[in-house]
Amino acid sequence: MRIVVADCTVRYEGRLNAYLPRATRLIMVKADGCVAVHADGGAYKPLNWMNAPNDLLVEDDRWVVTGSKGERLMIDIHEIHFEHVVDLGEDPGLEKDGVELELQRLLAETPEVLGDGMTLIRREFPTPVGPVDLLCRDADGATVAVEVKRRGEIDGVEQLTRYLEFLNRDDRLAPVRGLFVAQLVKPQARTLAEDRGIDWQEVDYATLQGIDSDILRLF
Amino acid sequence: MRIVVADCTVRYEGRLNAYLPRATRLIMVKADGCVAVHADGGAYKPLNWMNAPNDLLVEDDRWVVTGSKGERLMIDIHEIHFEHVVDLGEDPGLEKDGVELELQRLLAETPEVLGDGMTLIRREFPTPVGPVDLLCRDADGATVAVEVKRRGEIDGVEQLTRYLEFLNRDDRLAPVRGLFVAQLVKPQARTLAEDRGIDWQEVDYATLQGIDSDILRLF
DNA sequence: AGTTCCATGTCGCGG
DNA sequence: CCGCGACGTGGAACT
Repeated sequence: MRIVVADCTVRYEGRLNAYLPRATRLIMVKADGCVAVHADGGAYKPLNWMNAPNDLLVEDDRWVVTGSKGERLMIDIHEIHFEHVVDLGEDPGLEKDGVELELQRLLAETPEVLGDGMTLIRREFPTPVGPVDLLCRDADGATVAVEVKRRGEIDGVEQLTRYLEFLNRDDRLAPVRGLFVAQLVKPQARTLAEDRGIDWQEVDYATLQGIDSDILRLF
Repeated sequence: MRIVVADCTVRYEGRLNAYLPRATRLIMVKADGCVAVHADGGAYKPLNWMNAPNDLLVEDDRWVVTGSKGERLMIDIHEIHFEHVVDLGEDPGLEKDGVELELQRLLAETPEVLGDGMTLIRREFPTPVGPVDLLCRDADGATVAVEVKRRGEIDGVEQLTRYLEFLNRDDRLAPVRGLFVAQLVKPQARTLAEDRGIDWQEVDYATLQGIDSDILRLF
């Protein structure tokens, strides 16, 4: 990454035309070739930018960044106040535990949402092919393996199928039925689940939060 | 603006929960208090951020940024590789001549889009209350004042009405009829225009660009 | 303040 | 490659 603080004027010609009069700004060039021109305010969005892939042509005090679809960003550098180049390396990337884990937590606290008389045996119940989100017992005393997804798609049903295969080999648990739970269960996932005898259910996150906080209020 | 390159781990708790494992990243703190954590790729969007207004609490190697609605960004700084603070000052801001001026330019080059036999008299034709976007002559030899907007709303019709009032006092031009042109003309604007005897027309930007480049190709 | 709509939206998935 | 939908969408204009 190259970081330059400089007096500059900037012109963008692409999806629209835009112009930045001369002022001091931060210019950031990332390793993938994307360029961003930042002022000292205005949230994280730069004043002007060009996303990778780009051709970056630097000649003296004029940078010309050309995008793949003919967009151009022209930066005239009038005076460099400061410059630094650093190699950050690959980033391991962002882990969002947000929604899925939160859904799982809420359902673990109110398993009756998944059926009258449903009780929780364990969260993250281990199997040789990974942990089942929720292992429950229904009103009839049968074991239920619950897979929780934010968006219910086919791969989630496949995952639950693998868990069921292993869980049903355990005589203390078998027979185990599957329940696929998501905020939205896609039609293909519904079809596949039904074909495999797996129940599916949509749950509303906001409603769950309401139920959850109602319960908490009792204590 | 404060620029820090450091090994860090980042945790965000707000609209969702997210976590960034330890790695070297750029941390940018702008004068308005907003904070952004950038990797060396991935367009201009930071991995994590907090928009102003924020409380920024720095204690030793842990920064805690708290937003107005209780969101928190926690940055643990393990090792600072580089740091720089610079005052960029106010930015004069971005000038977009983009869409409206571009529409005007395209229509000026192909006025026949606005009616068979339509020809351009002048762009930015001056009146005492401001310039009319396009002054044209139609197939019947009548003068047409054209107001061009990206989105056609009531104030645009009002503007055109004022122009017409003045243009019609000029005996060399009168009678002048009005034409309100936009990519999208809102229902209220349509009604008002029709009520005042002003024609309106929707034009498609992409189509115009196509027509325009077709014409350029002839030369 | 709440709501609606725009954006050089960006980003990721599925066809 | 392209269309479609979600996003910590952000931001402006309007009610």
